[in-house]
Amino acid sequence: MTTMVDVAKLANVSNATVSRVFSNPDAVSKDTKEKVLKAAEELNYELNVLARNLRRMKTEVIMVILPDISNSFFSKIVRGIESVAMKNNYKVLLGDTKNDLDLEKEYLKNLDQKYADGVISLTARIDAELIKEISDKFNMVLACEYIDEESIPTVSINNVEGAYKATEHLINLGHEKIVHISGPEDVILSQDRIKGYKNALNEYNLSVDADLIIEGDFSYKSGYNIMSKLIKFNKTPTAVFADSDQMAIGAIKAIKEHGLKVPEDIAVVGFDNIEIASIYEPSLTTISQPMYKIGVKAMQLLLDLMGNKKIENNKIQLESKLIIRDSCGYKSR
Amino acid sequence: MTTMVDVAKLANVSNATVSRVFSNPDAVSKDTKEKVLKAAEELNYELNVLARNLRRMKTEVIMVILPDISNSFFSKIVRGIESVAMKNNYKVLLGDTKNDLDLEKEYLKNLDQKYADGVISLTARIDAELIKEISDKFNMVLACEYIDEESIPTVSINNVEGAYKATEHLINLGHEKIVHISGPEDVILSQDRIKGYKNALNEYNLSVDADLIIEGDFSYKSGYNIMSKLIKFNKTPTAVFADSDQMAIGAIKAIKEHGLKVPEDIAVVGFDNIEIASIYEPSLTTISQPMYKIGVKAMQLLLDLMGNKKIENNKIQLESKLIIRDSCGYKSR
DNA sequence: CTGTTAGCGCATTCAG
DNA sequence: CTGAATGCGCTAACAG
Repeated sequence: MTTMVDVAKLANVSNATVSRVFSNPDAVSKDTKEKVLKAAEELNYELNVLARNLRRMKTEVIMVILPDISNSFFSKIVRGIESVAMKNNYKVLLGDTKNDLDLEKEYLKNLDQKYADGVISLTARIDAELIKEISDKFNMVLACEYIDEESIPTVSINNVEGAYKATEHLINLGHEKIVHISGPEDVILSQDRIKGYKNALNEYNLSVDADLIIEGDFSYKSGYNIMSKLIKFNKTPTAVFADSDQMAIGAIKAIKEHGLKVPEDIAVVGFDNIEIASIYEPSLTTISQPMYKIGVKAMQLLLDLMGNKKIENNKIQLESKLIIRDSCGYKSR
Repeated sequence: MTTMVDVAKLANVSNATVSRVFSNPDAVSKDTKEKVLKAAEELNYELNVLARNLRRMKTEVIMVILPDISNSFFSKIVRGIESVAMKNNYKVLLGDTKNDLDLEKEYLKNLDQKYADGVISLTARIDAELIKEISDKFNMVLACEYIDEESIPTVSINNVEGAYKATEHLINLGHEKIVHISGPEDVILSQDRIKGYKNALNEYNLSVDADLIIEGDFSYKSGYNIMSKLIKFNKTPTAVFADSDQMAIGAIKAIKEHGLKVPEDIAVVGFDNIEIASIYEPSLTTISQPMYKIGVKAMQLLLDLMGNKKIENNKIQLESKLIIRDSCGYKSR
C-alpha cells in the first residue's frame, strides 16, 4: 500500500503538502501541486479515507433509517437523499428496520459509535423520549413521520390538510358515508390525517362516525382485509379514503372480488401517489406526496445541521396535492 | 468524548485490556471483564469505530451498487443483502447509479479509498475490462447482471432457461407469432434471454423472426411505447414476452388503450415477478426471480470472499419459476 | 506557500 | 491472562 509518505518522497515535498493537495488544494502552489499529483499518479496512490476519518473525527457518511427499503414510497425518498448526499460528498448507509421497533432502536443507539455523521429517520415509532435524547446529542432529522417535539428538524407534508382534501373531494362527489382506513394509531401522522378527515366532515355538516375509522398498517393486505370484512358484514360504505395507495388498492381488490365496481359502487381515494397509482386500473385518485423532494430537503437540512449552520425553520412542510384519476368517478353535472 | 484510556483508568487496568474486552472478550478473565464493562457503563463509553477501522484497515461496510433503488426489483435484493450483512456486523452503503454509466464507474473506482471492504454490484454495464480489473484487487461479487468472466463470483438465475420457459408457455398456448421485448442488448442477461427465446422457438419448429425481437430498457414506458408502435403499424402479434414485468405492464396498458384485450387478443408474459405482477389486472403471468434470496446469496459469497475462504463454486444459479396467472389465458381443452 | 511535529483512538505485537 | 509500547495514515496547528 502506498501512503502519503511515499508520494511525498517521490515528489520531494513534505507529507503535509501532499495532504494539502488532496484536502485543501488551493493552499498549494500550482507547481508543487502538479509535482505531487504526478507522483501520486505514478504510484497509483489513493487517499486512505480511514485515516482521514479518524483524524477529522468524521465519516462523510450519513445513515438513513427506514421501515422497508423495498417499499417504493421510502425508496423514492432515499433517492432524493442520496442524490443530494452524493453532490456533497456524503455516502449513504442504509438501516432497514423491517418495521421492527427493536431494530429501529438498535440502529439509533449505535450511532454513538461514530460510523455516521448524521441520520435521517423515516420512521419514528419508538418512544419519543428516546428519539429526543438521541437528537440532542446527534445530528438527526426526521422525514415523513415525526413526533411532537419542537426541537427536532422535520420534513413532511401537512397531513391534516392532505386528509382534508381527500375527504372533501369525496364529499363534493356526493358521498356521506366515507370509511377512513387509517395508518397505525401510534404514528402521529395517522392522528393528523384522522383530524383532517374529521375536519372535512364537520365543515360540511356531516356526522363523524367513529366506526367508520378503521386502523390499518399501510400494507396492501390490510386494506384488502379491512374492506373484505366491511362488505361481508354489510357495512359497505359508498366511499373509502385510505392512508396509503397500497391499502387503497387492496381495498379495491376486495371490492372487485365481491362483484362490486370502483368507482360506480364505491369510490376510493388513496394517499402517497406511488407509481402504481397511475398504472393500476382503475387509476387511483390520491393525495400525492413529493417523495423525492422530501428526501432532498431532509438531506439539505441535515447538511445544515452537520455544518453547524443556523436553521431558521426546522419544520419544513411540503405541498401535497390531490390527484384526480378514475377511482372516484367524476362529478355528474 | 470518553476513550479507552478513560475506561482503563477507572477500571485500573491497561488500555490493552479494555480493548480486548471489546474485540476479543474471551482473552480476558471474567473478573476484569466485569470491572471494565462496569467502568465503561459508568462513563457511557462507546467504542470509536473510526479508530478501530484505521487500526484494522477495514470498515465493516460493504457497498451495493445498483441502477435504481426505487425499482422494487433491486430494492428487494438489497433487503436480502442487508439482512445477511446485519447479522454479520456489516453495514450497507448505497450506490445508486441512476442508470448512469459514469456514476457506475465512479463508484467502482473510488472503492480504492477503502471506505468499504467489499462490493456487490447489481449492474455491470461498464466495460468488462474495468470490472475485471476492479474485481482483481477488490472483493467484489456480481448479482443479477454479470459479465463473461470466469473469475468473478456471480449470483443470478439461468436466464436462458427462464426465457425458454416463458416462450414455451406461450407456444403451448398455441401462439406462433410471439414478440420478445428484450432488455438492453449490451447486457449479457438480455442476450441470454434472447437465446432462450430462440431455443424454444427452434425446439418447437417455429421460425425465428428477427423483427419480432425488439430492444427495450426494462422500463414501463419502453414496454408501452414498443407495443403502441407495433399496433399502430399493424404488426400486432398474438403474444408478447417481455424481459421485465414493468415492460409487460406497459405493453398491456398500450394494448388496452387500442381497444384490444389481454389475454383474449394478446397474451403477455413478464419477467421478475415483482409485487405488482400479482396485483395488476389482469394479473401477470411471469418468470419469478428469487430477489431476496439473490441478495442473501450474494452477501454470503462476499462474506466468504472477504474472509478469504475458499469458494468452491463462484457462479451460483438460483431457480426461476414460471408463475401462471391471468395475462395469458389458460389452455382450452 | 511549505515543513515540522504531534497525535486522533484503537489493536496488536512482545514480554512477563 | 495482563501491561507497555508502537504505529495505522492522515490532518492541523504552528513556525518559518
